[in-house]
Amino acid sequence: MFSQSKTDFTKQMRLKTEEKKIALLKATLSLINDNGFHDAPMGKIAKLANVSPATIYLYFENKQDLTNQLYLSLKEDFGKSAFEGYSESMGVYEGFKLIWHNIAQYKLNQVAESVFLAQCDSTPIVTKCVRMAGLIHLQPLLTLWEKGRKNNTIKPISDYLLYAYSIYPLSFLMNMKQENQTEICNETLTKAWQTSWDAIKQ
Amino acid sequence: MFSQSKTDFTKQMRLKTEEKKIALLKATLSLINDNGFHDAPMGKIAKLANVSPATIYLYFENKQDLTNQLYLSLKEDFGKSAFEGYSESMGVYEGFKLIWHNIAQYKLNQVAESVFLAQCDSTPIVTKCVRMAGLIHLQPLLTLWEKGRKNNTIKPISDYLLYAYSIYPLSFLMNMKQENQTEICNETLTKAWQTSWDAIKQ
Amino acid sequence: MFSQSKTDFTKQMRLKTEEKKIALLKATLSLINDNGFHDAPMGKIAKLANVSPATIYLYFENKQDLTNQLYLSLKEDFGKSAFEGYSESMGVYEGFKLIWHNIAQYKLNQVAESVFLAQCDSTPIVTKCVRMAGLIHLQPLLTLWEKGRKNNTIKPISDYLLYAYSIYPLSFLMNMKQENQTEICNETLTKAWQTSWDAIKQ
Amino acid sequence: MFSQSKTDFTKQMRLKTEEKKIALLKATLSLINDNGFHDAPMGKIAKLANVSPATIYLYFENKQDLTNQLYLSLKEDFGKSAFEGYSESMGVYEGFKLIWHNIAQYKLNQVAESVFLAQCDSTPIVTKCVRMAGLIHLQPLLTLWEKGRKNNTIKPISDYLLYAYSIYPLSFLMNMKQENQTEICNETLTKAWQTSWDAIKQ
DNA sequence: CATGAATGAGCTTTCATTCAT
DNA sequence: TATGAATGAAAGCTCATTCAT
Repeated sequence: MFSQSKTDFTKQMRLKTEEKKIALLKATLSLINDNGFHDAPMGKIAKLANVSPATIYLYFENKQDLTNQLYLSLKEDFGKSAFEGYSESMGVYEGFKLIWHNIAQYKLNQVAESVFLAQCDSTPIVTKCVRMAGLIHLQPLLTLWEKGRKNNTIKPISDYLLYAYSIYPLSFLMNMKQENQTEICNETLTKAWQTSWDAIKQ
Repeated sequence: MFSQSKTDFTKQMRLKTEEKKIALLKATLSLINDNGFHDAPMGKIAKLANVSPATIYLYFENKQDLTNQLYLSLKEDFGKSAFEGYSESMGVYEGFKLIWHNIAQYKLNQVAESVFLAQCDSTPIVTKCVRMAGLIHLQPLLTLWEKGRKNNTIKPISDYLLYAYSIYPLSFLMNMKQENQTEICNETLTKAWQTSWDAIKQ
Repeated sequence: MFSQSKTDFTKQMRLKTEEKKIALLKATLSLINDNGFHDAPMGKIAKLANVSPATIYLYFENKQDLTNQLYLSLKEDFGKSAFEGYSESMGVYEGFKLIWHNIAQYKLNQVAESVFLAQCDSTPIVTKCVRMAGLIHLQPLLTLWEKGRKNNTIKPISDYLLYAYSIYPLSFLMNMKQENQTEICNETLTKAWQTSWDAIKQ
Repeated sequence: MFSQSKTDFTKQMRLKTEEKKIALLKATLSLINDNGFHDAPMGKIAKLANVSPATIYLYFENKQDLTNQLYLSLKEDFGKSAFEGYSESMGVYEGFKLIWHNIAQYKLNQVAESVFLAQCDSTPIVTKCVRMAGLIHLQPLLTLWEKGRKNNTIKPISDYLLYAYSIYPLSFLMNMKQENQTEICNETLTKAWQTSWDAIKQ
């Protein structure tokens, strides 16, 4: 999470300030997740990141900007994870199975990040246009689905429906895991995948 | 929404105060939906409900209590809608189809309420125990699923998974409707139902 | 200063709140005069007026509004003092002598108010349009000067010049009094009046 | 404005640093004039002067010192302009006419500087003792007036009164020029001079 | 039951100033 | 000499809640 670009390693200075920005993003994530946006004051965020409140404003314009940047950076991260190992040359079933499992891994392992993203997608704590901007990271999946519809491996229904029935349910599982403090066992995961595929396959 | 019990009609005074409480709940719903919990101050809620800020505290202990009560009253309402016309004597397919469509109608017609409930279920704005308490209104559905699993009409998977793949996707559709300001046409609804059933049927 | 309208005396409540507003204006005047606008924080103003900081915002929109209202109320007050006992039927010399002495009395007795007005007129601490609005209270003087120019008792020069040479010098005297903590004796006042008249008479 | 002493030309380095100090004074003047002292933060001043905030503290002790030095340097400048071409051997009328016109030129041409000085003289943004120190640059004028009082060309009134009625009115004209964005025409200037002299001549 | 006025605590943000380099 | 980064303290302002009526 919050990966630094390689060029930063050249200059020691740049590294330190980048680290500070990352610490701030992490602190924000943690506080908003635990207490909600309304109880994650800048002062607490600063303290958790071990900087002065004023320092936040060297890296972010204001609280909204901080939240937006956090959202976008997580979405990007999520996108990267989702398509790890994926290539457009894969078959529809094979490719989707890979992507689905990637996403499942992300949602079940990087719980904090996933919970935050879910929160953002159902509340007005990030600007609407920022939420829009976050969508581009899913493009390869939409392309794959189009292929699937064309070769009749996937139902001829809209992307929204496909997403709602094959990916979105994972968010519910993640919520349950979080809420009940239970683990999602391998069997459950297998059943979930089976159900996802049953739902959207032709 | 926010139905008053019939007994209230006996006393004129009680009616008026009940109306005030309802106005407050409605105002809260609207403000939290539009601005988020963090920008729905008691003052604005009071103004929107045409009462004084102090009056809120005659009906609710504090802001948390107000939010909790709103959540619970909506959950109850949602439960009632979900099982309208349903009887335990129905067959599994027939019964579930009825319940599913009831829920779909609720989510697509009472958007404000649904959006609020979704927001509550993915943020810490209602107390955890209150969220738990809201679950009881779904009991009949769980009973029906148990029957379905026993007579092999429904997959032998946990309630969580069944919910995640047959009901939860409706939330995604509702979000899309809300976000894109589009209507969900009948064809989409039919496809959604078909997909739900494909996902969980044995 | 800060006179309350008579109607307020009827309702005890209204009286108290009006008193609070006046206390705030007085506190603001005193702090800005002593420390300058930049060192007259809302917290200090509140404390001096014996109210909570939040209370200020019941009476004024923000700090700028507070300052503007103070300016306007003082300007109005100043105008009233300037024309006390004056009637349009008076001759030019007689009338102007009265007004001049009224203004002199105001500037030399109500020093705090005068100092504040002078400060406002030479800094951007009140909005430009508010400064404009404050001008109307001098209208009768301009009318009198017009009469004087017509009947050749006063030089045919612009209102600006007349003001600059007959009224504005009083501000300098007031500043000197303030700065040196000295009194302006009667003899000085007589000489000042004589000089004013010499400057503008035809 | 802000003239550098000739000795600085010997060392190239000294020149550059002197330039930086001047740039800072200019930036301060401009910001305080436009926004008022309360909205002229060190950060903005630094940016406008193209230096780092920290650099300011190499040249000035703190913000108060910066303001004070600006005031004094302008006062000195003003004094120099006022007595350009003047010699103690001149007659009272002739000498005063020269000085008056010098001052008028300064106030009407170097508006920014004059506005700043006026602002300082009616607010506590420069220390009181600094304001006192600024007075010495007017000494020759006071000597001239003393001569005038002795040979009966000028009224036997205090320096304060003489200043109030012959020099101070120019400040008002300058304010008007600034406020109304109008020019002061030659005719107005002639009339102003005539009025000044009428006011104080014996 | 209902309220407008009041508030202390706390919020986001800014600022004059310092420090490490 | 010069700086960009950093900050503690404080600014203006808001909010959930209470109180006198």
